[in-house]
Amino acid sequence: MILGIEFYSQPTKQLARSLLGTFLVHDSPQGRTVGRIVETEAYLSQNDPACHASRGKTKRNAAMFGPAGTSYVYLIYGMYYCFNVVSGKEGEGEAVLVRALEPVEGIPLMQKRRGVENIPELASGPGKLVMAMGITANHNFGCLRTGLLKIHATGSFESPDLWAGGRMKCSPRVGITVGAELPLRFFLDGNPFVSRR
DNA sequence: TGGCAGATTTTA
DNA sequence: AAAATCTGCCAA
Repeated sequence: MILGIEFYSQPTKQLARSLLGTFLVHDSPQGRTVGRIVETEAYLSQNDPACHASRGKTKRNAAMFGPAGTSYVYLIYGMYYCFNVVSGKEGEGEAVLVRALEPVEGIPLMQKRRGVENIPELASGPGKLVMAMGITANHNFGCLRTGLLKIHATGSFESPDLWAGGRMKCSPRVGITVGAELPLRFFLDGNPFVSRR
């Protein structure tokens, strides 16, 4: 079942928690890949200097100001891309960064795209999952409800469920220096597909 | 206009 | 630990 506009319209912090356990699905020309979201981070419009929108709209972050349920894909460190789910009110500039997936379907395709065999390494980081899922800059501004890249609440997918469970936990966000103390990272504690150092 | 920090990953 | 290397700030 594809998630509707009500889901994306939740307050950003709440959406970051609600996204845990849902399925990111991409029906690309190369085939379908599916990953279960196990780690997210919220980026807010108020009192959050780490948020890309905190200094206003630019060419790069423009998608962040779109309606909830829009994809925000941006280039980081000139090398990798990160994937966000836009949230909040249109024009506000809030989003949820998806940081890690548990590979569920299309694992051979993910391995090919990543050039890596080991399943826990396929999507255990924001740059890694973008490569594994075949997400590109072309997905920036895309709609997660109507496009080929979408989010399902539940699913009966072909491959065996690798889900290892885990309790939801909260911590400071990763890789930032400003606003680093805010507990806006949500993940499934003990899950082997969460990003790690 | 130049230098640099940044929501990262990989290799030495 | 350091490279790879793009975008946007902020200081000259």
